[in-house]
Amino acid sequence: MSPAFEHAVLQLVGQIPPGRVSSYGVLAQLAGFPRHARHVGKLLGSLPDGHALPWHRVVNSAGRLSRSGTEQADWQRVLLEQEGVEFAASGSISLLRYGWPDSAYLPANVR
DNA sequence: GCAGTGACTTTAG
DNA sequence: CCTAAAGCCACTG
Repeated sequence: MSPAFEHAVLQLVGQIPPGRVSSYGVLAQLAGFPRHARHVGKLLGSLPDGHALPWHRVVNSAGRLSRSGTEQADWQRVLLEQEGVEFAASGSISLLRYGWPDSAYLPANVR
């Protein structure tokens, strides 16, 4: 991956406010690399231990956790709940309420 | 170069 | 709400 891609994505992840979430696709889009959603995931997954980025604030376009069933996903859910993010009974997050940036999650007809 | 593999997304049913 | 299928793109063998 180009250094520009990694830098832009990491930069954006660090800007997500506590209690808010963003998605792989949106981050890739904002970073200037549309259609690279999968690479955002790969990048976050390859981050070294002890990094300072709030990787747990990144979920998929459906507002659900990826790799569910893994320890990381469980940890991610705990971290988000501690920041005040509510999970619906179905296990999903309302991107309309917690999505960041706001404009990226408005209904298509309004956006 | 081809095939398999994803922390993905969208559309259709 | 859930599954299936297709499209996506860099990486790996």
